[in-house]
Amino acid sequence: MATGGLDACGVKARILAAGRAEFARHGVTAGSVRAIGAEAGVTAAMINYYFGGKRALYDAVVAEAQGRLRDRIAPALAEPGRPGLAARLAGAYFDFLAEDRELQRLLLHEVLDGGDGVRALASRYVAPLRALLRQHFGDDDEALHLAVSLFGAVAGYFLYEPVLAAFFGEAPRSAAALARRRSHVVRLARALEEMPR
Amino acid sequence: MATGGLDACGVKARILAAGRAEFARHGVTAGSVRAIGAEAGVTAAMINYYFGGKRALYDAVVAEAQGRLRDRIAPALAEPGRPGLAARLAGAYFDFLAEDRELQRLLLHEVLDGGDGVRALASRYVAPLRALLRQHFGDDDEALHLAVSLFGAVAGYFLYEPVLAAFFGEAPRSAAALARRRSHVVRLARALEEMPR
DNA sequence: GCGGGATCTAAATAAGTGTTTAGAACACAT
DNA sequence: ATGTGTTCTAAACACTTATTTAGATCCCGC
Repeated sequence: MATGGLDACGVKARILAAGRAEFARHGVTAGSVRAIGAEAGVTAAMINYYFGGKRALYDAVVAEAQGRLRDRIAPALAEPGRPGLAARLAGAYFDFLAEDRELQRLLLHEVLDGGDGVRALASRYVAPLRALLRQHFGDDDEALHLAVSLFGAVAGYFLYEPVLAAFFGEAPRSAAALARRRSHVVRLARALEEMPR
Repeated sequence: MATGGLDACGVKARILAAGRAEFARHGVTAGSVRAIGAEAGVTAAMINYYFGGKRALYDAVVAEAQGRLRDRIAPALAEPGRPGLAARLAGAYFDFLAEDRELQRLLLHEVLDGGDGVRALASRYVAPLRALLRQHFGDDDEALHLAVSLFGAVAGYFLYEPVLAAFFGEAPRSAAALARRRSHVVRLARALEEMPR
């Protein structure tokens, strides 16, 4: 019967949101357009009507996710200043991962599926990040390795979340646990920045 | 026509290997039993005949993977001794991830799918690891966080592999690159072990 | 040589996939 | 009031999925 084109503007956004949720849960291949439609309150045909296919919707979802990541990391990259750069970067990345669980899973699925969404994201950030590192830490490979270690340490908490749930008595996602972890990675970043090479 | 029950003993192992490869590539849900059968050189019906279904085969694959991980980590855990413990653990974990790409992807898929295979693995290692940490580094949470950071730093190199390919001129999986990374994480482990708290 | 049992395949089943098609229901302009 | 165009659904399409069934093919003991 259709409610009439009135809420037409909202439907596309709802599909996008539902798609992000579904793809974050199951990845592109295992994600179902019928499930997306159901969550958005429309038929599966609509994702075709608005986006032109499952893959196209997925690309839109990934593009939007990349934009969000960019908006979150950009400030930490823009504001330079050698002392505390690593800590600021680690803090921003941590906040990003802590806040948006969906995006986190989405990117992990992208990595596993070997999609070029990750490669695109990488090639966009490699140049400025490399320049930053070179400018502040010198040209050696050790700076790169340290950066990888730091980012890995930040992501590790969320990557090993199910394992950590057994470790800590508290839930790893609780506000208190997150605050403690954030404090740790920031301190770690400071220590690594001053680490003798 | 069947080659006759002669290589019957080999078929089950071949299915298991093909299943491990397929599930590592695409995960449980997206993995296809037909593809597994094709890779093993038999019909899809055989995975049912030998294992009782797709899920059961997957469980067998995960169980075998867990066993391999256990065999790899156990020596580093067994040989105690405070100085160098962290470095030994980091080295063992690095070698494990560097060697078996398939297992790495399999476990990542397990984490994303929220399977209880990871939880089972975790609950098996939480107790001994926690005891080790408590024994050598004290009872504070900081030791736990440091361990998480270290393991994250080790895994990060492989997790961000597609990104790193753009960073380094060299392929991250090359023998030279791996050796350099291993040296870095071991040095990092030593530094973290001596880090003031 | 002849059952018996194990091993394997091809076909059938039922459910689910993404996408296409035909058409209904509504808003709006003329 | 009669088109016109947008928005949406229900049904159909072609395809893949995991699993089941029936039967063929072989080896081994008798």
